[in-house]
Amino acid sequence: MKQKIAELIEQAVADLIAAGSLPEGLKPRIQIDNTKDKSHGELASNIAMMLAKPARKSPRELATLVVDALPESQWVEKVEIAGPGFINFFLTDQGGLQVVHQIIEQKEQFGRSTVGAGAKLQVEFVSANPTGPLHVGHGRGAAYGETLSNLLEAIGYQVDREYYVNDAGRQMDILATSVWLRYLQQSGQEITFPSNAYKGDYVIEFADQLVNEYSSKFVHVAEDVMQGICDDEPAGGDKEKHIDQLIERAKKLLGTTNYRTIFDYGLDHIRDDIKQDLEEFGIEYQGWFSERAMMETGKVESAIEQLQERGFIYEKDGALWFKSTDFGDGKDRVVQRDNGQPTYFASDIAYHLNKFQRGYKEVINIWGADHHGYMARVKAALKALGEDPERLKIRLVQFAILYHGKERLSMSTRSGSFVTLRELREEVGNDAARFFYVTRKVEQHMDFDLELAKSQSKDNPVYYIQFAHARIASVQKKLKDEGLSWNSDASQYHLERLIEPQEKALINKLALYSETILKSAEMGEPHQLVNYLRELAGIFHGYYTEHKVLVENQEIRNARLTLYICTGQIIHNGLTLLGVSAPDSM
RNA sequence: GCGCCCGUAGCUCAGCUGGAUAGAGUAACUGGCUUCGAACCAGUUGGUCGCACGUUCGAAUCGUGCCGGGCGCACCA
Repeated sequence: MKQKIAELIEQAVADLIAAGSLPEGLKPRIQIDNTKDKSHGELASNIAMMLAKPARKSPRELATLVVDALPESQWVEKVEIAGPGFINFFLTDQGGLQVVHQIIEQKEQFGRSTVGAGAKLQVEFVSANPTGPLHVGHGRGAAYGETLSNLLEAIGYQVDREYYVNDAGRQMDILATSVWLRYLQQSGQEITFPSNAYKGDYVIEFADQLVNEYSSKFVHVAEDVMQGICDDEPAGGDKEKHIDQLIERAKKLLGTTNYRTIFDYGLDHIRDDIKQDLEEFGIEYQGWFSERAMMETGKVESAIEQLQERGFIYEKDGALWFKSTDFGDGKDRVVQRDNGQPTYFASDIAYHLNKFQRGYKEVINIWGADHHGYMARVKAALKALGEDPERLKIRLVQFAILYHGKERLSMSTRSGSFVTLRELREEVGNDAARFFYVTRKVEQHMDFDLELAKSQSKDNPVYYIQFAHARIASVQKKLKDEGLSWNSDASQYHLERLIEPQEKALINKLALYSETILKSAEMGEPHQLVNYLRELAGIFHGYYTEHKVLVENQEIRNARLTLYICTGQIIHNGLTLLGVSAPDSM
């Protein structure tokens, strides 16, 4: 509809120029806004104010000219000039009612579009290290990534969701060693658990299972394990050195095969647990990309070599450095340590190069806010490799700060004292959790009070929207119970009987659904859809209490039922994109 | 010190890429179920949009500088 109005204005301006009323060469950007206040009509344009200066006329005078030159249209009831020079458009009922027919015809498909033209996109999200279960901080990235993917699919893109599994590197070694040390403790060895190891209960569970499954196969006496290891931090030593030496000791005493067994035991269980957790949260990935597998095929070395061939690698202090400062990064970065090991950053370069080579139109990364320092260097590397860094879109998700009443909770995986995503889901339910996470825009820091989420779960806005859907379903059930039915013949809707202000408001809101989806998807802002649904539900609830649907008059009844069905359909469609259920009863 | 994000009602947050009188939820108060589900509705109270300049017809929105909060600035992942 905005498009149609814009065309009318364009035509009017062109005619005025041709008639000499306006100077040549004006190329206005025509802007049409939805009005906030219905006394201003449905749509408004600021064109007269925009052109006032170049045309050397007052805005109101100009507005009069434009309005007089507007072609007739079946969609426009009347046009008014208001305020400093706004042109307000009041639409005909016929224009607004179109949407009702479209919703009934298209059902679940309504609101979807093809602007993406089937282009392939990749969205990578969560990608938490498999060193422990997901906590509530990861939940935000999970809910956001999935919802964004849904929205992008809704506007016609083909989306691959991917999880990058950091299953190589020091953190994983620390995990494997943690499991082994717990295993030794369970086997009766006197060992002080390192301050820097993973202390979560799940590590002890793995140890128990290993004892059951492998008995004493991996046991070494405490003296052999601890001999010559430097002091841990509580004893006045260095905790990093302490754990590193223990890792080396584990590898040496266990040998490659046994070490790998323990390593994989932890990795596989945690990865499977994460996978299941996310599936229960309504998220299914198209790909789980293993860093270790990538390294084993030599892609990391190859990426470094490519940078080398292009002359962006130099050696200093025995390490290999990438000249990222040539591409706008703040300092050069090490890609290979002096001990010959590639850095995490090197893996990242190889991984992103690999993504780019898979033919995506755009690659979208959803990162925690703590990773923002990596944006510059990853883009620098892609540029150095001859790729267009603009194809990489990075969205930073701010942390959710957890409170238990007034008390602020820690979210460290290492300390083991975190609230898991699974616990949250069990406490507040998947629907409320999914909804709550995307209610605020991602750049916004979020306070998450668990106490509130639990005790006031009935006040959660998700129920407000779901309730509207349930009410609609309930009315339809009642209709059937009374032996009546909705006449689905379009010629019998009797939409002309919809004359109440709430009915007009509802139709108006329904007409905005499609553009809300488009905007939410393109801007990556699911919260816009959330706000829309809340407003829609609000208008509906007001309407519901004010006017009965199941009235005697058949025509009015059928008209209102039609509107109800449309509203229910839109709530269903919207909630589905958010990964939230639309129940018929609650 | 440098970089990114954020300061809007007592609290949690919107504000549709610069528009008309800055809005919801929550909390407080008032009223509404013999009527399709009261997890609801109607109303009242509540604001120096962090501060100061600037850009223009017009700024919560854009620019600069301060103030305050969060997060980064490794041969860690």
